[in-house]
Amino acid sequence: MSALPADFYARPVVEVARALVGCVLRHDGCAGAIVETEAYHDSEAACHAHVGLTARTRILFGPPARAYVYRSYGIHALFNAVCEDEGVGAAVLIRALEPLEGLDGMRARRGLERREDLCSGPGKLTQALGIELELNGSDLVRGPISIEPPRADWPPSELIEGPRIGITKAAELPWRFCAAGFRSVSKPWPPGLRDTVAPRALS
DNA sequence: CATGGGATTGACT
DNA sequence: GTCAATCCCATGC
Repeated sequence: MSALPADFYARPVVEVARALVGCVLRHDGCAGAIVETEAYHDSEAACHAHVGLTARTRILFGPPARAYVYRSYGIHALFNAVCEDEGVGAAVLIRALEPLEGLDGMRARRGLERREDLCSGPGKLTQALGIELELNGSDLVRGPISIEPPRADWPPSELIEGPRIGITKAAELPWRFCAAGFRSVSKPWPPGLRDTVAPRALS
């Protein structure tokens, strides 16, 4: 399966955040279906790009379809897909995956066994897939990280929206999007994730 | 150049 | 429920 084209990312970031749920994130022999995203835009204070153009935010303000990877709390690498036109600072944070391929590699890198613990958080999935800071600015169309359209067996799944997690500024915006029924969504789960659809997993 | 704050996680009470 | 780990980077002196 080939990567999503750059045009996919060159539109309003909230629209891309919704569309990325169900798509497949792939790196270094490992892949997972995206089950949770968040949108960030320079117009609101929770976005790193809100401070304007700096050394850190130049990737966010650059062309779409690039990786924005940064260090969080000194420990974790968080992966985002840069969106909208060049000159706009916007990105989608990938917060959780349903593991699909390379689970043994994920287990080795995470030091854990349980499938639902491998990629159930933004710092966990980068560790599982081996995504580090050196991939900041890399091209999502050419690789080495790629995002592909949903697999044929991806189930039609309700999208649950809610406020973003772990932020203090602009916390009221409902820019978190989760696929209903997947246990790999990070905690806390939004209301309805457990109830709407029975928990399930892809093979 | 010093400081402080995170888009988190896992271990522990 | 609480809390520490640990580092990049924006800000201010």
